[in-house]
Amino acid sequence: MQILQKTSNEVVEHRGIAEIGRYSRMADNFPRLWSNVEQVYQILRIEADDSMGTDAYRFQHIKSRSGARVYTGGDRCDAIFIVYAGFLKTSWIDKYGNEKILDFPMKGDLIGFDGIESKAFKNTLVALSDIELIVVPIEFFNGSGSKAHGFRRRLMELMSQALVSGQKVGYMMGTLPAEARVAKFLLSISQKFRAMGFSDKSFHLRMTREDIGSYLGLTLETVSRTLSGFARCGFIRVDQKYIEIVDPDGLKMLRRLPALKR
Amino acid sequence: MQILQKTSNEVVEHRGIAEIGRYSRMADNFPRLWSNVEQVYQILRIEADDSMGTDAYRFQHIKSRSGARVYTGGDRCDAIFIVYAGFLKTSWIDKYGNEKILDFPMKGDLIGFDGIESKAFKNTLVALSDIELIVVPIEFFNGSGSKAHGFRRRLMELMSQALVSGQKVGYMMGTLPAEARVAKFLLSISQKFRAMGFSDKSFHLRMTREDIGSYLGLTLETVSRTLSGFARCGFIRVDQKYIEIVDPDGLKMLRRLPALKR
DNA sequence: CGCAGACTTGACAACCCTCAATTATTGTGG
DNA sequence: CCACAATAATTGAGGGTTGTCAAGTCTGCG
Repeated sequence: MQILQKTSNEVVEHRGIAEIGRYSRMADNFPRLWSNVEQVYQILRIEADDSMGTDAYRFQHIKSRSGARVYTGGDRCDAIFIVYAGFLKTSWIDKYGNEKILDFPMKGDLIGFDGIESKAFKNTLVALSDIELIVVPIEFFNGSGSKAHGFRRRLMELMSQALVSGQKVGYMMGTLPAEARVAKFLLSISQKFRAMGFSDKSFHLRMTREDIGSYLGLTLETVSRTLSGFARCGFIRVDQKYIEIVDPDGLKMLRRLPALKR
Repeated sequence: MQILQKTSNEVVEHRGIAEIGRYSRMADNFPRLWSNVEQVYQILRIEADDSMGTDAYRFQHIKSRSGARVYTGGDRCDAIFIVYAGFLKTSWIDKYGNEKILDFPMKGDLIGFDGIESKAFKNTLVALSDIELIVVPIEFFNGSGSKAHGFRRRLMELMSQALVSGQKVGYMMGTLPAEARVAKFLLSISQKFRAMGFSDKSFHLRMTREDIGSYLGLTLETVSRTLSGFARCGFIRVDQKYIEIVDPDGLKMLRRLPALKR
């Protein structure tokens, strides 16, 4: 427990989440501001295992407002995070200050793989809405005495999944035309919303056109034009950040075949 | 030991490496066809730890000829591999048969992260030269009784590294023009050769122009044209697969700035 | 020697980026 | 509450980078 307290205090020092200190002190007055091992295992879909000895663990929740930076490239990594509620974006910022969006984490996603290697985060994590995260200190699973075997295994699975998923995005950017990329993006978002129990037919995008463009390797104008094009074809309805998917099959079909081999 | 033998026999059944059976039987007659824990830890730069109890482990080496497939998407994953010698490519093959190159593993690299999640490989691994791999059965690090704590930790670090590295390739494909991508590719290959103790100034590319193009999100013609262009500028010399880097600084400079923010 | 695969080079067109102007939305201060 | 500024989104025109198609050369191998 002491280790956890220490880690939590360090997290408080991060930029943009200064309000955590307040929540930390008032923890007992708020519901859901700590999770136990069982709850965390449930969110990550880990079957209960030998972690009984760690049942005393409590994982702190932190809250941030829309626009806040949870961590920035270079920050020390002594914990990773599980999205408990809200929407975020991860990005890599090059030395000229240009940011490339890497992912849009949502409820249930585990964040912070980029910090595990060097104990410092490589990327930047920004809240696209008010968010609530569960803090998982590195010590919980990385100490040689740690009994969180099921967690470690699941962590590796999730990293493997993230790697393959990133490779698919690379495939998209490398081979598919703009229309197919935007279509796949919409379908992927739709599926994520469905998995979270929300409507997969109509939803609000939390990110800007520029974010989407950066994620897909396109400019914001191309994204906007493509969305307008889809709307003209009757595949979707668009009103700023509001999206309604009218003909999902149309979107799936329109993926132009990537230059078949001769 | 019995577990290891079993795993080895399963690996033998993979396509393209039928000769393993032969090597397996003749193991004692060949040098270096088995590695122990200490040797594997040295290759992966893991400090010795509590794995004394696993010292009895022996990791089988397998050899394949250039062009052989070590595994194919869908194959069962009961082991991952360390490149002991040679050059390979990993690729993802879509349902139309088009392959997207994901990486070019070389000596010291750990391969097979894509199989950890679902116990089946998602990608395809092909030898670009005669190769020798060390087989690391999943059981070695994934069993709840496994003592390979140092290995597991290093594995997570390497996966984290692979994730970030893949994100950088994504950044390249999404934002940089063709010339910058090819330049970065050459410099990256050069650095890898240097790290392996080979010359970083002149080397043979083991992959085709098409492979490079697929990796960078370009066509083979664009790759060829860009290399010729570099040669005309005096940055490199090119003769088919043979590359000589004359002016590495020139290559580094020519990375066009990705549209600075206004 | 001949063939298949790999590489080079050219011409042309298409897709997407750049630049620019306008409209819509959000946030802020009087 | 409204006016104003700042951010976000839409749409158009034009040009550049790169893909497509095609022809020719080089290399390695049976």
